[in-house]
Amino acid sequence: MRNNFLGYSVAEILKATGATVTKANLVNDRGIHICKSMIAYQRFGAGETPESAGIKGDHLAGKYYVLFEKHYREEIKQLEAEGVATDIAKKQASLMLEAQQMLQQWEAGDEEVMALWHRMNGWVYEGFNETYRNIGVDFDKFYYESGTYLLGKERVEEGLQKGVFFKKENGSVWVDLQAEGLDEKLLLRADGTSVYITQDLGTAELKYKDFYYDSSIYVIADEQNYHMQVLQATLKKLGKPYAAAIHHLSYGMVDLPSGKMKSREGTVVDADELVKEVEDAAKEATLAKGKIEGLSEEELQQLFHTLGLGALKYYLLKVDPKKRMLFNPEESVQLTGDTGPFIQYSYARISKIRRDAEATGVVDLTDFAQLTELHSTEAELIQDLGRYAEIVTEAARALSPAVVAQYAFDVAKNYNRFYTEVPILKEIDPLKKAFRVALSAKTAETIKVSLGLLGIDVPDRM
RNA sequence: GGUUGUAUAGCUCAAUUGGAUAGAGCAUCUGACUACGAAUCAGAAGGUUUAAGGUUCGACUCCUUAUACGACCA
Repeated sequence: MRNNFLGYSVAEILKATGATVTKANLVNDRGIHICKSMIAYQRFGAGETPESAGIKGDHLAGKYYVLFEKHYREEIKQLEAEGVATDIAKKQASLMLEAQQMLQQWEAGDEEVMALWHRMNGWVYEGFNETYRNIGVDFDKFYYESGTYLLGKERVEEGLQKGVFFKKENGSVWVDLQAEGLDEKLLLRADGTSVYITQDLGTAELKYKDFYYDSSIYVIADEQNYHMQVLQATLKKLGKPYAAAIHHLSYGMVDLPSGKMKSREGTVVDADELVKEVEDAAKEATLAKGKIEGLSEEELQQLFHTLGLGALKYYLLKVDPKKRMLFNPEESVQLTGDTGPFIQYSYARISKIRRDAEATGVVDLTDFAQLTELHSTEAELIQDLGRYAEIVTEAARALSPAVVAQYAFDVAKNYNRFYTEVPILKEIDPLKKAFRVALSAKTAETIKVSLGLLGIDVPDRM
């Protein structure tokens, strides 16, 4: 989720600076991990489907992945008990052998394997799409590893011909990046199957041919820092013009208070469940406040969704991307303090003022030259609002939504102070009153746009 | 072993890129609602910026070394 939110937000920020942005999603739809899930499904699945099991397709595939790892570990333990050394047991376990065999069958286009692959991938995509819709993230273009790894193999071939790659006795292909301060890197296995980076070479080329970008930003966790350096250096060796245009927006992994999340062991926080939890927290708080009479059931659901997602997105985006962050489930559900709903609250508050202002016929002025004195909170707020353009520029330069998040919080905070210290609709002087209403409106607009850059919606009431 | 990231208040994070008294939120304590919306506001308390050196008129920020935690490569 940090990945999705970051990518979405950075795209919005760059668009705000006038850039043309295409959001691409690279789908990891092939490889040993997929085969593991498929093997486990063949063995233990008993024909289960998302419909029959009543769970989302991506969760179902994930379940079998975890199941594979579980049985795999058991098998290793068993072999060890029989006196087989650990590293040999890992290689000899029947599950692993089957998975590797399946990968080869897959690359050979085996019909049965392909059928199962299509079927299970279909479930996964459906599940992903549902989640993307739910969290308000979208993409302009999808790339699939299965569609790019062959192109990657061609690039490897090209590198061999150009003499920038080399072949070892066993037939595996490598690139020597020691001059770049990196190591030798495997590009193609001895058996001819591709490795992770192979498809990246293909994907990079495909992306470039599709869009001829000036800059291609990869939003990937920092555990791939080395991998990205290798990719860029390898493309440079191939003399690709787009090698220099690649940027890695590297972000720190998200830890749980209980430690690192591991998909293998199933110790992950599920995105769908998490969204539900924050929505529930928002619901409880909203109902307790009792400010939302007259909203339909549907509008209420929408509101809880807006607030819940606001809390979650803000929580994940307010931290500098490059920092490893701690995900505290209790804090992520918080609605007070330095949170999304705090800022949304300021917006809703202003919305009420604007409704009342309209109802009571406050004049809508734009010329305040006659206004001679400003309250200190007004001056501060105005100054803050004026920083918007500068903030967007800075956020785009640093590729950091955290800059925008911090700014939105500052604006909301300054507005709240202004609000408590200065009368707005209670002001008697019509000029001052009109000015303060206009200032409020401008603040609301700034909040809306700023949060919009983070992918967060604002409610008129909450 | 090599490369690399991080270290700031009890906790989670800021600090306009080397500038004035290091700021917020949470938690703790005190105060403000017969209301322009208290999901708020005002205030108190909380700091040898991991450690030791160095550069500089000036260092959280740059350099060196060490320590801790993490990631990756072998």
